[in-house]
Amino acid sequence: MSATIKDVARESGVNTSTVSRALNNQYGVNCQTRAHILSVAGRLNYRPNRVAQGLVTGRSHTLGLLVSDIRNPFFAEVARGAEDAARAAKCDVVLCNSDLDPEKQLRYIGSLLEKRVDGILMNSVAMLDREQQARLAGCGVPIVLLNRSAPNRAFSTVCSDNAAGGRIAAQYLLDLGHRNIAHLTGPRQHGNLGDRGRAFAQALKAANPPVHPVVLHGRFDFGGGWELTKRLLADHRGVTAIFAGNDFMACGAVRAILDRGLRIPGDISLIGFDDIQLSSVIHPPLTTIHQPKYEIGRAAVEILLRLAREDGDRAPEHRLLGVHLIERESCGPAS
Amino acid sequence: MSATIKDVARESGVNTSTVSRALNNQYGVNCQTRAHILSVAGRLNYRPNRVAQGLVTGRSHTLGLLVSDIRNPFFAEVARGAEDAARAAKCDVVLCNSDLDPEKQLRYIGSLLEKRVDGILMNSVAMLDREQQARLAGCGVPIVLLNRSAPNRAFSTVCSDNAAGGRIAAQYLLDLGHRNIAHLTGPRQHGNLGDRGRAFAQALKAANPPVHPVVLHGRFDFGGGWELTKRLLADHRGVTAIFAGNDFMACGAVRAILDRGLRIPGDISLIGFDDIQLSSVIHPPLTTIHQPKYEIGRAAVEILLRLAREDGDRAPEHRLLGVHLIERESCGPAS
DNA sequence: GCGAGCGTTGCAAACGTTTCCTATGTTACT
DNA sequence: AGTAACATAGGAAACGTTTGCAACGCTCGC
Repeated sequence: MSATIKDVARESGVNTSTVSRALNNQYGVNCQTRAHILSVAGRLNYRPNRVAQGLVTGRSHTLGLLVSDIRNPFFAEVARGAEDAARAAKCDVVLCNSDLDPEKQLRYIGSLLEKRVDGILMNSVAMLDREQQARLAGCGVPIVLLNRSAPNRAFSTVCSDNAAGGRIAAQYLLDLGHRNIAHLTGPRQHGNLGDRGRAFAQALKAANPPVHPVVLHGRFDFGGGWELTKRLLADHRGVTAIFAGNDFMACGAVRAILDRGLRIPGDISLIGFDDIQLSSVIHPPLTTIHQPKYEIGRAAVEILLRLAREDGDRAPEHRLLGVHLIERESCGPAS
Repeated sequence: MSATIKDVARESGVNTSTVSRALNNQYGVNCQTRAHILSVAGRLNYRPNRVAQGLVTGRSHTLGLLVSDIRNPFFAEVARGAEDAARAAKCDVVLCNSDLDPEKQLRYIGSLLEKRVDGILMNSVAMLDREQQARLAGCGVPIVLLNRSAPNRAFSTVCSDNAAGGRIAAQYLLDLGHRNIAHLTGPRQHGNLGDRGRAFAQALKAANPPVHPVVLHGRFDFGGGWELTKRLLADHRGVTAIFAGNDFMACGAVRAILDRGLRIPGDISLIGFDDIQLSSVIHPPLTTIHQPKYEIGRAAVEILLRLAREDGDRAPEHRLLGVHLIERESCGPAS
């Protein structure tokens, strides 16, 4: 079909090895020969076969990105950051959707390993058992965990500073004068949401006088936020501010609050976490903690490439990325 | 690092060719030998090297997905459909974000070709000139265009039935009794939005008595919808219903309408197009035309795989996917 | 004028598979 | 008993690169 390095070699009267060296800008090929080879290659419209290249070099210039679902805007943004960074290093990224299904996850990883990817970014290994994790760690390719804070010393991690975000939210609400505060979050064992909530509660407790938030656990999606808020509004009348564990829950909360005829931020202030696009478009625009999703993807790829380059000594790296407050219109002073 | 087919061969006392046949379930290997080989392969934890495999078979079992931006929820959904379908056929998909930049697009395609992908799904070739398109068409790998209706006979296409959607929207608004209708859309030359708008206007004109919508062109994002609606409400007082070319514009319209103190659907009915997640979460939940995004991705991969299989005679295939109305709460009877 | 050193190139092995062709042993038929 | 047909297995080439090593021809210094 397309021209090979042999065609170029024959056509320009030199050996394939010379062509290879010329094409890869390697030292030791005469300037004129190189020019000639390049022109012939151009004329034949030669394109190197990366598969063959990968076979001999052992590097595929491909990264695997294993997320629960690319339709989750959080991961779409991470993916974009990862793809941009990979591209800058001339790497491709192959997309995998695990739905957090352990079996699917294992199958994907197996498939990626067979393709000899240079590294894997993944969402979570939480649901893998000890033995599977150990096997994963020893599989030979570097792995970085996205948005997980070091559950395992064998993998690198990139994570937003959830605790800092929780503190920022707490301080912001306190500064606005709120004292009767609620926190909506996911199930107790959820890592990220847990960190946010703990730091939030701790910061409130450190206030003078200490504030003790009412904390409600539930599903961490739109519906969950909606349900929890309905319950909250029914059971705890005095609440003037809500911190939702993520923006989806916050959006659910908006709906529940509006449905009850209350106003935001007139009656209730609301702050979310994540800064997904939805939050800026909803009414009222949501004040929230911005998580550097794009940078998470980019940082993860950087780590991966470094690890792949060093090849031998793989010291996992852990990076914590800063978050910051996005002030929009869902928070106001306590009435 | 990991075991090769030679290791398995040596360890089980047979030739590599026999191992290959055994592993690929090919005819002509004794039942016991096969069992033995499989057990040895299992013991050595053998995993075939897909790179080497690809080199000799000429098939990489990889598809390229080239979209403008994966953060666009439309493409995220398409990507998910594509990935699921590819996975079912044991193919990987590599993700590329072109930002609709022609140069970037060309670079990506070049890179995908070097990796010898079996096919490419892409967003648009609109911005490529004739010669580039011709070269693309002759590059040897099948290409299917997403959400484009046959701009070029050389490529396959998968597209939602935009015209049908426009008609459905028109009929729905007419049935609700609206006669003073507006349409918000993108720039005049936009293919999909154009199809929607034309069919919409035509269906209105076919009513008895004919209805002539006011049509406003602008940017086709949230901000565009917002601006156009502001202008519309200022200039055309009598309008009771709006058809937005897509849901992003519709969301912008919601904001503009609410800002002006009008109610939806009390004062103005609003219908969108696409059915993105945002539409169900916004207040009021948006009535819209559902576009089968997931199926677009899936169908595109199916076509690609068929084309790749047939290898020789590549007759491009064009598929038009049905759309349907999602009735939520943003439309009501004309007052 | 001769060997050392250098710049440039060629040769061939290697990467891990698949697959065509051939060789062997076995069965079954005449 | 001889042979045709078949089932099974091995040998080796091929896929398109990279790369270590050897070889060649120069220049330069002694």
